[in-house]
Amino acid sequence: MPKGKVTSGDVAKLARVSQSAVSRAFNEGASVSDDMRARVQKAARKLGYRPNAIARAMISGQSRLIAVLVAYLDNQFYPIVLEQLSRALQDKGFHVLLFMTDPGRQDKVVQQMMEYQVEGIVMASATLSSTLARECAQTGIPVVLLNRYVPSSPASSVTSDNAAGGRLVAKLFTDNDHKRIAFIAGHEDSSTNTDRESGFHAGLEQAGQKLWSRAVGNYTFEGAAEAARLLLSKVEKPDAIFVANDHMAFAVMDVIRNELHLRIPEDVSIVGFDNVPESGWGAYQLTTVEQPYAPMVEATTKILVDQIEEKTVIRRSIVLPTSLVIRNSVKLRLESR
Amino acid sequence: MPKGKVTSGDVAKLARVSQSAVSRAFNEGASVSDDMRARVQKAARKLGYRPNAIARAMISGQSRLIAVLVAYLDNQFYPIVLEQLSRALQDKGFHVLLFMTDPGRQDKVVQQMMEYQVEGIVMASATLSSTLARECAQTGIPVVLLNRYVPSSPASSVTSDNAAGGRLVAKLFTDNDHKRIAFIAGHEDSSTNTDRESGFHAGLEQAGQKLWSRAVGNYTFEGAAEAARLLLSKVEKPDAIFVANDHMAFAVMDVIRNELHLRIPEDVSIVGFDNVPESGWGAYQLTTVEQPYAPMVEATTKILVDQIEEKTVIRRSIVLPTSLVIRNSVKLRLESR
DNA sequence: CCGCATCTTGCATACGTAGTCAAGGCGTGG
DNA sequence: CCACGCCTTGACTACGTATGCAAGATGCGG
Repeated sequence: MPKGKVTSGDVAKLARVSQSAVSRAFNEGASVSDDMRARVQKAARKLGYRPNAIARAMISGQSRLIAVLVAYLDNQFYPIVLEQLSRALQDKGFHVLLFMTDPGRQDKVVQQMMEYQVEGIVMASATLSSTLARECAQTGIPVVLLNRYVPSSPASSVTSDNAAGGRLVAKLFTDNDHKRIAFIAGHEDSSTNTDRESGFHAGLEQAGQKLWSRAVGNYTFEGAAEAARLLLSKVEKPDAIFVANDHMAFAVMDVIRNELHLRIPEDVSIVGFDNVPESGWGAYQLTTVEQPYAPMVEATTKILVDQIEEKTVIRRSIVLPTSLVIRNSVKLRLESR
Repeated sequence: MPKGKVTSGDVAKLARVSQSAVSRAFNEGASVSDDMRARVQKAARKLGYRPNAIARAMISGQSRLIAVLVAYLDNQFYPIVLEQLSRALQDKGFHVLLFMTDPGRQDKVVQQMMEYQVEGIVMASATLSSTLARECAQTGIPVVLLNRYVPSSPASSVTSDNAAGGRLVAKLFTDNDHKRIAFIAGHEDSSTNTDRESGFHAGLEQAGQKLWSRAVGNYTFEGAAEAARLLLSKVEKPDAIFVANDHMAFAVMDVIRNELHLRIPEDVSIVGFDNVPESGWGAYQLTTVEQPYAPMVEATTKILVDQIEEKTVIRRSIVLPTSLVIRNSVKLRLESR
């Protein structure tokens, strides 16, 4: 019989104790006798009482709310991260307030987050503007950039070692006799892209090679398809393409196979980045660089929770190791495996 | 210079007005003179004041929070819905509190939602238990089951016409001379599955056919792969399979092509359900039943917002039309298109 | 010039909970 | 038997905002 709202006062009245006693009965650290607690809980159960988190947040100053800011969920990387992050935060007693933001609405979003007194912010999208990141960091509450990095901002960041990943790909290509090596970039302003690209360049250089050609896909499916058409319309086509993330790589592979009727990896080798579930699907079998999902969300929650508990926000930058996941989209030197 | 917390009282002091005036200056409907509002806003800007949504929620009893309950985000259907839903609610001034729930933690989740005084609940996962749905509905706040339907519960629901979708698929198969028609089920307790399956059965019957064989994939990738192996290991294999959703259909297609070395659609026709983005990808080209995403989230938000504003929760069941999206995973009768 | 209606403003209170303070109960040691 | 300390409990206040109420200001018609 949950009628309207039942408050701690109602419970107190029924149990013939003070409201304070009810409060204490529901808070771990408080000093209450066992039978008092039992009495209160009995009354509370009878009335269907649930403490009001809003009121608690107001008095304690702890909303236990974490804002998660995302630009889009098309790329499976983000749903996966969001799911894990949400679970991890729930386990620690926090809750996720989800904000989707277009480039147009970014100013409003920060206001709204602050109005809800969130205790931390996670910005999880490679394409979120760095001015927004700075704005968040100015709020004085802990901010973690997940899969993004803004050098000049005081926000913490958690990324995988994108540059090392790029180097791994370069080595894979050069070790296996690829000669005309191309790159399809994501969003050129994003740290993920620049790090992957610069690592890739460094790796090529180390093997005495240079980038054959390059195009930009802006981390979108259509952009990547267009970029693939561009690169492969030339008379001398690349024999290997590193695509800045898996999501774009699928579009590239589709264009290569269905429009241009070339074979992967016989005619062109493809490598992506993220190791999104679809990479393992039979039709793609995409060789890719794995982002360590679990460690990344673990690091993110740890930074947040630590800084919230210690009430001290210091910048931390966590870089986690990447590794190659070899599947069948790269032509290997010794075909006799 | 955003130092700690700045309250309406601080603004009032600086502007030399009362706290009430500050409050009124920030609320649309209130009676304030223009210069008063200007004065307040000037002071507010100077201090970097943002109204405290927590305090507002407490006094007004309106948290403007909507709980969205999801079981998993693997199936792209849910990220898409979540993104659109979140955007739609933000536009209406609401915010999404995201809850991920395992079967084990379902009881806690309802408590937590209620503690945060959410004004509405969206349950978006075919596999969420119906007892949980009932529990939510008992809270007295509006509940919408999105892509799920529980007959005995007072919760509203928004679904596509799953039965009609199933019938469309049956007709497609029978019109195109398929004779050994199979079905791979999702989660057998879910309304999406039973509706799709019963519509499919009805359609077959109408054409004078019966289901050839059947297996269960439980809406998981691995389960679907296993189901495909089961169905296709028999000497007389089906020549058409309706898979209860796209996410499973991809697994089925992979098994058919890469393990069994059969061709789609020449040897087996496949149809899915959802029209998830991946269905259109070149490597799958999956013929499928489209769920009308935008109308579904629109209906969901409308039900919620209406019931929140009118303060009256009545059950509404919205069923939206589905349609076939024909691609290349079904063998058509006239090969000359 | 006065009376009345309308608009604007400040004061005071309420929302539901946590925590501070003081008072009371009880046990223990001298 | 008394003094002292710990544990438990209740009264009270604070958190930041919205709003009813009354008082003041303004305008208008008579």
